[in-house]
Amino acid sequence: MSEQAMTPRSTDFSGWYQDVIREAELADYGPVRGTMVIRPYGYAIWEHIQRNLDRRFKETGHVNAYFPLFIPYSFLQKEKEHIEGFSPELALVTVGGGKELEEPLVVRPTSETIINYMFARWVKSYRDLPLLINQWANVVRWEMRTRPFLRTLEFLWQEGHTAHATYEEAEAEARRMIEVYRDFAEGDGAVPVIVGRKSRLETFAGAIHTYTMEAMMGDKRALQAGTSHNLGQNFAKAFDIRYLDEHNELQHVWQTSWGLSTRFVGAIIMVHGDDHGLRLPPRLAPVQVVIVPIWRNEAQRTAVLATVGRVQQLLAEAGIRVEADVRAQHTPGWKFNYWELKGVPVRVEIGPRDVESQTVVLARRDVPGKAGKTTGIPVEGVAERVRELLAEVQTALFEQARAFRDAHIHDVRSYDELRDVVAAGGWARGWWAGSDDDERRIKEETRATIRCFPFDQPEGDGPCLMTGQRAQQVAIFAKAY
RNA sequence: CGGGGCGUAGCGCAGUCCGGUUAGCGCGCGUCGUUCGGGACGACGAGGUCGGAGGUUCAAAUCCUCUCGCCCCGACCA
Repeated sequence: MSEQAMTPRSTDFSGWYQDVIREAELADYGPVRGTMVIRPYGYAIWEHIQRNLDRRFKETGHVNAYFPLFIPYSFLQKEKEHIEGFSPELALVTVGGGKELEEPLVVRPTSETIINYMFARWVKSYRDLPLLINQWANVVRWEMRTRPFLRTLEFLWQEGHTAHATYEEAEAEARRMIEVYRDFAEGDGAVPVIVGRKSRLETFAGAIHTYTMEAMMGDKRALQAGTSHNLGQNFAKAFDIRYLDEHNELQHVWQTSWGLSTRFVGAIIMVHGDDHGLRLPPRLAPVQVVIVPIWRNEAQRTAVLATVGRVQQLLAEAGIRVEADVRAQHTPGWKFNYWELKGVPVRVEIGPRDVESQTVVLARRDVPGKAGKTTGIPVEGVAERVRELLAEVQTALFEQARAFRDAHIHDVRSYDELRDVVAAGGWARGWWAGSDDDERRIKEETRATIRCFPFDQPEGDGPCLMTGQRAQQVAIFAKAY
């Protein structure tokens, strides 16, 4: 690790982002352009994301399965919009075992086609529905411009795929899952999100509705942090997924798909990080508490390490993820900086003075310097106090991010106002009844897109900021990753 | 794919314009000693086909040609 080598967040956000990833050892570049190695510390964050999402999926009745990486090319061609949306970024396998393949295989960019091919074999009766399946997998999309965690040629995600008897059930499922994502993002990630529906232009290739949660990064750009699609009967018709209803009539199923990826790690970095590095929400932090011992001589070292061991035991028994940094080759000050860079939410300092009084010093990562320190916490009460502090940090990170976001969302009544807000980096919210072409024009001229029509809408209606016509809903415009 | 930048030790870089002993510096790494309440210090040490291939030259990290790759900014996208 280089010394104070991190680019300040305010001067160069993109440079800072890459520095955090490197210095906190979250990821490294792979040998192939656009690929990324997720290092153990970064992967541990992903594992906590997985654990928390998976629990929610199971609680809502879903089960996990696994489908093949290779998909016959013809499968993708079955749904017209789907292939149009994905063909520019497909990776194809044309040779296998030294022989030219009769039909190229697609390395899955998403699994609707292969999963629905299987669904068609599995679904026969209304009694087989709903079918609620999730898979944890890697997918490949040959993107032009890549960025660690946010956009790489290969990424990890989960993709839920469901089949239902009615439109209403599918719609309810799509909405339920975007709310599951919201609950996870805000509750565990401390990432405040705006949930809503995508415009027609931004709707997933092959879906009839796409729901999204949009988060504001530290540079005020938007990040689509998770999506849920109502696929209607598009794939059901393309793959002939039909069931016999209770009146003995054949019906096509109604479907959803929904996904959240390792991109969310990028969101955590960009929402919470500061000039000292990463700041992890306690509920997703691989290490929630680090203990840093302080000593001057051998006698002190022995005494301090005994107390360190005791505190570590108390915290571990309380179910807190704790690590003691007992390395002799680094000074306490070095360790403070190291673990701050890694984003560990709470630090316990234990030195000779603490041993004598049988207390410890607590420092919270979200409040820098001395202001974040509390001294004189009794050893025997440390677990309870740390648990409270972790909860406080979790809340504080969320509130901070929400205040930042809300301060940068502005209501606009005209295109000029929208332009000003977007140029200043903020999000613009305004009544919208424009056409696809109006939306494209805004994108070309301002580089901002409609992030969503939020579920949370104001009362009544208003004049469209672009056309002046009566608009039924407000849209949020922002530059996005 | 367009514009820009860069490939020299594990990492970050200097040296390249203007060719010249043995290719340097900082960090990191190893050993030993002193240190340790906000990124300690000393001594010694290990580590390089200068991205690759041709060419020019008495002599190439440096000049020429070709090539490969990466990063950043755009268009496209989770």
